[in-house]
Amino acid sequence: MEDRASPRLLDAERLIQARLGGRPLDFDSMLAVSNIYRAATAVRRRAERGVLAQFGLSWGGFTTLWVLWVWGEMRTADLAEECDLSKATLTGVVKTLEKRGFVERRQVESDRRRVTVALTGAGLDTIERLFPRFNRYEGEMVRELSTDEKQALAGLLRRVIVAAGQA
Amino acid sequence: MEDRASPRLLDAERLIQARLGGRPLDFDSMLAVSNIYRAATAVRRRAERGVLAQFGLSWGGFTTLWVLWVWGEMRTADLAEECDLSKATLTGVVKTLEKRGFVERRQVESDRRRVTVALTGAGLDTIERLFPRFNRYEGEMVRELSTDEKQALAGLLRRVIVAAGQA
DNA sequence: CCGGTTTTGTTTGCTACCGAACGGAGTCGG
DNA sequence: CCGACTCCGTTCGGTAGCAAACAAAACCGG
Repeated sequence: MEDRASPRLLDAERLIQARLGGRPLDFDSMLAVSNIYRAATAVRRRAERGVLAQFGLSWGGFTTLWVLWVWGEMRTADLAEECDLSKATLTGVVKTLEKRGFVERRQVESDRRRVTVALTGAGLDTIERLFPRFNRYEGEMVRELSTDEKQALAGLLRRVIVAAGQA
Repeated sequence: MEDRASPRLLDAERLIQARLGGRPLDFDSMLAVSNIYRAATAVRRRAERGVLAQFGLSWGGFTTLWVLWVWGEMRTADLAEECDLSKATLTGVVKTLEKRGFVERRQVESDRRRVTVALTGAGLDTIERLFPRFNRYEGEMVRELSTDEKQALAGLLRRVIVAAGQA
């Protein structure tokens, strides 16, 4: 609505149409997808600059800490899945978190291929102090939306996640 | 709605509440924000694997090419702004695009600090062939949503972008 | 047992991304 | 003019992120 009213975007739409030379353009889908990406970037940057940086954490590092806090000690593969990261990336994130003293690796006795990751005391302390502040930030970032709108947004996004996930 | 019905998430909510020991939790905001991030990741991965990889482009590289296509030759700073990237990042992206032969840098005569970036013939050819396919992918990723829902989603996200942007 | 297969996490090689620091180029007051 | 300041893009140092290749461990059929 508001987007369509913006002269800037109408300009863009007309320009793109011109470039496409009459071929069809799904503008609504384009706008939805690009706003998803922009919003994620904005939200991530805001959180990293506003809260996470003070604790020496990236978004991925925070997510990992949070998952371990909620679910407890986990195997690497499950942790990667839950954090929505490849296992290769998770290896790196855990390495950084280890360096900072927030988590520790533990070799599994019964199956020596496996490794679990768990919060250290410092990690637990950090996430307990950090999460309430992070959650307040989340609230601020969606402060313009009513409760219903937040839930509607989450629901719409959930359907996109499912659709896009079926690659 | 649907999210709240999921036993997994209710579990998580209860667990978090327990960890918080009675301190308040803004669950709706949390869910909205985390779904924004998850959706963006899903959408980006799908596009990179499904279309962009074949052209040797990342999401950022594609965005840059697209902006140059729509708006034409641009100064580095404006391009970074339009692509929603730091100027440091843009330098790297442009370097990669140059290596692939998609864009070229041009020194500005009137102010020798400045540099503009423009599509090459190969870059133009690539984006013209690529964009329609990318746009079809965008459509697929939001295929579960009606036109109204896509516009509603874009509008809700726009308000989040604005709110989160005011750091 | 044993050889092939599968599972698991790490390593490798690459790109992306950021903030901060930098150095060359313009600008402006005096 | 010229020194101080500002502006512009790059560089530097770091983390994040992926796919593919890998090594070690477990498993399994014979």
